[in-house]
Amino acid sequence: MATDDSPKTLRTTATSIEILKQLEEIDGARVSEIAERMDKPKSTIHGHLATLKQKQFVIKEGDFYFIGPELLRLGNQVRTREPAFVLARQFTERLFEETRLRSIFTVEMGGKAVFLHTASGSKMGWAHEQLGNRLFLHNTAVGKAILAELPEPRIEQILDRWGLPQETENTTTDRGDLFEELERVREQGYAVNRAENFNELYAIGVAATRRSGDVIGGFSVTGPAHSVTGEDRKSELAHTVKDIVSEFELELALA
Amino acid sequence: MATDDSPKTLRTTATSIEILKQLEEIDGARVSEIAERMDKPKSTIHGHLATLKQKQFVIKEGDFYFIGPELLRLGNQVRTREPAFVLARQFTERLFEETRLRSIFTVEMGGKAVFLHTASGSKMGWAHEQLGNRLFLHNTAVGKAILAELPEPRIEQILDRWGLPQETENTTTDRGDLFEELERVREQGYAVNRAENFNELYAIGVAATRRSGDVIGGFSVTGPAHSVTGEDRKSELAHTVKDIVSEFELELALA
DNA sequence: TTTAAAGTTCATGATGGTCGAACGGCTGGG
DNA sequence: CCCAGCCGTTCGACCATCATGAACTTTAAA
Repeated sequence: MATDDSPKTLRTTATSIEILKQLEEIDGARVSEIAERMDKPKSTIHGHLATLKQKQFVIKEGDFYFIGPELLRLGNQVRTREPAFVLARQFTERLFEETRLRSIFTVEMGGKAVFLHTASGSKMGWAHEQLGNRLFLHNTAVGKAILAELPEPRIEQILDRWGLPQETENTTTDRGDLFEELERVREQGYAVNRAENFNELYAIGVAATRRSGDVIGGFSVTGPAHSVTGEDRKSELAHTVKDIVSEFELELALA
Repeated sequence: MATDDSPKTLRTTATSIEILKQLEEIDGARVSEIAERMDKPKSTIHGHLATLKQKQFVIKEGDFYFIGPELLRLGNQVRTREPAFVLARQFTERLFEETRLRSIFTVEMGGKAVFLHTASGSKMGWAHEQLGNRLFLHNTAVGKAILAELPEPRIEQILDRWGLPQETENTTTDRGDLFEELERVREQGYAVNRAENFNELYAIGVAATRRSGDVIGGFSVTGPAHSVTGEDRKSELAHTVKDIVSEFELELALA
């Protein structure tokens, strides 16, 4: 496990956050509902909600509380912090236009791959834009693409922190194997996820870097086995993704 | 000002939130930087940051703290809470494709118009996706479109809460005038913003409702005067927006 | 009208957040 | 190479303030 059990943490803030998590799960909750779930008196919850409401972290409709717009605004700052992230959005969409596969743009934060942009067709289904979601780097396409561009000590540091958890039977769990694969990624310029974190799901990912060589993030396309595998199809897709990334890097350099 | 000095609010949570706000402003801050800005001891700030970090509300890179992915994830829940909101995204994009004008989808929350989706061209400039931002209802196109669909007591309630602040010389500040305009909006099926909240910025907005008549939110297109005004142009745009909304409502009803 | 259930307020007591000081690590300059 | 300052972090004590349950108000239902 990797739960950083840090020593001195503020209980009050922690409960406020826990309440927000509850609000996320059961959508639109009442005071007593949360109180029961968290096994705390109504008055306590009420106090927290009053504070969160004042800051617009939650809003109240009748007797129901919902996650509020200020939280959306603040969270979204993650996606707009860097101009490169903003620019990445349209490239994510172009990537989808060209491949018709679920396309995402992720960045590395705290050793994980964080979704910043997604693009997928009308057929929602599993498209549920999971912005802010975090996946491992060692068993995803973008993840490996990003890792491959990082300096080795940094890679070690990340692997130390998160390990190489096995999520499917295809997951690489050996460091040596992973480093070999990263080498291959560097050579061919793209990484592949062969159902290593979800069964049936294959993906191709490419990292985007600045002129300086720093990694910005990575683009990837994901789909069921049949839509991504096969040597021809694979190299065709890899080409498409690499092209998008090149154009992205270029436009960024020119800006 | 609108600083609600509410009665019993939790100081600790409030400080944590204030820290997040600081992190939003100055991007990537150090402990002492925030401490100084907030005029509090370093140790206090450190405690808060430690807590926020544990919950991934912030992440730490070196000695710098940034807003973290969990905040993005939680905030984004606002946009995915209702399937209708998720569906709205692609219609926002279609609206942009058809009009080449900055298109947004907003919903009413707490008496304000909250941005949930935006679509605009590559030319960034002012495109800075301001998800979660909140505008008034009385002086925006979507705002008025939404208001027009609400029951009267609700409208009064909202106007009581926020008033009709004058933001440009075109802002409607009289309730009677506003109600007259809302009547007109109902007749023609769309609302217009004639530089009422920002100088030079015109917009056309249409509300989307459920079969039941409940308002879901509203779509709008915004642009400088010349791109939106003129009777022909205006009614053409109004038509486009109304069509998008119709299709949106239809697809939603079929789902 | 009565009853119940939920939201809100309040006073109290104990928890735990705040604070200043001290420690230790890092950086840059002499 | 060492020293000096700066900054992040840890620690212990004080006392503000948060958690709590009970009382009160409001709303909904019967």
